[in-house]
Amino acid sequence: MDEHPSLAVSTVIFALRDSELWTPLVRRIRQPYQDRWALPGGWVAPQEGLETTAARKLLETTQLDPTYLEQLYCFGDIGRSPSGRVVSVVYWALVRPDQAERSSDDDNVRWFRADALPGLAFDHNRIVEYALWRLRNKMAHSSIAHGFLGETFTLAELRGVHEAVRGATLDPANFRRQVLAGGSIVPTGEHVVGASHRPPALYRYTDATLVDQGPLLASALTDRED
Amino acid sequence: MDEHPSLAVSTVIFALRDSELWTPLVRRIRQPYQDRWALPGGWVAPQEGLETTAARKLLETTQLDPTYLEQLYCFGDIGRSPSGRVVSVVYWALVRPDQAERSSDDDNVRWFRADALPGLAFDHNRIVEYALWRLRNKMAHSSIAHGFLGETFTLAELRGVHEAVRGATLDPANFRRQVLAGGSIVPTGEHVVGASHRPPALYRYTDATLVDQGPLLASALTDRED
DNA sequence: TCGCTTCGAGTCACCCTGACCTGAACCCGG
DNA sequence: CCGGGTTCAGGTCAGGGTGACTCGAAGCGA
Repeated sequence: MDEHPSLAVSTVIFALRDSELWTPLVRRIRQPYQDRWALPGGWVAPQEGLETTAARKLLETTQLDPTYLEQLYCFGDIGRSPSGRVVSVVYWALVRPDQAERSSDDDNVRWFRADALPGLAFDHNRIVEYALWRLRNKMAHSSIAHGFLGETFTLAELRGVHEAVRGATLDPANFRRQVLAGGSIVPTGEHVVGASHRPPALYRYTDATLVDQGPLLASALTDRED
Repeated sequence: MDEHPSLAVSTVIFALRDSELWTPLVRRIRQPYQDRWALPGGWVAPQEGLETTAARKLLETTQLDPTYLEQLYCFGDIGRSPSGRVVSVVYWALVRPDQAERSSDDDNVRWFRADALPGLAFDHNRIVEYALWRLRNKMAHSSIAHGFLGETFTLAELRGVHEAVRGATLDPANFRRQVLAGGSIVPTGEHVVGASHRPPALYRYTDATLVDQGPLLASALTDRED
């Protein structure tokens, strides 16, 4: 058996804040790219699954426990790292606003707007761009928006997620009609109390299935794709 | 730096024969799973890109040079291989019927119907199943059908590809209307000669872009998947 | 020439979509 | 207490795409 490339795992994290997409990055404390911002990640342990590694590294470095975690792509071009051949299995994750609060925004972890990142280490700028494209793609015909929301939510909140990701405003009435016709959402019967104006109804997702898909469940779902 | 898992590359190949999907498999000549059928592949060389490795191994073991090659998924569960931790970057490919002819169907390489495979080595059954799901998915809103066809083709041939992959018949008239409205196809002006019945017109794809995508081009395309 | 088969084009009802409108419910200020 | 402002909820309406279907055109073979 030949000598094998180094195998790493990284994760692109998205969270919604002020109707915009934000992503946390960690400061590199070693060469190469010392002091540059990079995706959280690390080496794959011999007796640990890839997704498990991604989740563990995420928790260790950013204190985040995402509600959605899926493999994005495996990057293995030669020359990705100046220190030798590295193959990175990259995951992407969604976290809710309340979960994002836990992540300390200190000197080693900082949140950036996903569409205005600084120059990152390695090929991480390209990776985040691809993750953004995949997020927008999947949002179009799937129900990943769930990953950004809590257990219950109003239609305005759900619409806000779609608007933030798509970068465009949506007609509230038409959005309501479509999402209700889809059937993946159901009203809880309760309403928001205390806020101004007419109190909106609360909704809940029917298919609680989120977090980790992979090829196991993929064929069983009626999702599309991408 | 810790000890790293072994890194392999495998490829699921699809070809159209007699209106059905077929896939070539290779016989394993070593342990583990000796003499069992498996996906073609091999170890990643230190100075070779992942996709390049997939294409090279494909050519070496099956004499196939696919018109379409894309990364499918990275499988890295512990326990995939009884001989130790192996992480496999799996690609999937499409070949045209004339290309598939070159692949020798001998004792070490054999073609199987994609929906009726024997018990394969490792977790390769699951991998092929996922590749099939992805193919059907991508066929729905993309123009990958090109990978199965030659430079020019009739609408009946194109429809045959969709019918074979989707496993259902399509209305010829409606299929024509939709695919022509899509604009990804254009008539060459020529017609088939010599065959029975009314001679059908020949068409050609407008966007010649096929073979290898990856995150580089993905964000530039208006594709969805995936 | 007639019959058969496939190709190419057209029709029609239906559903989904986007744009728009109206009333309901609530808070707040006067 | 009352009316303005704002958001929620539901409905209308025209336009475009889809599926099911029909019909003539074009070629081959008996």
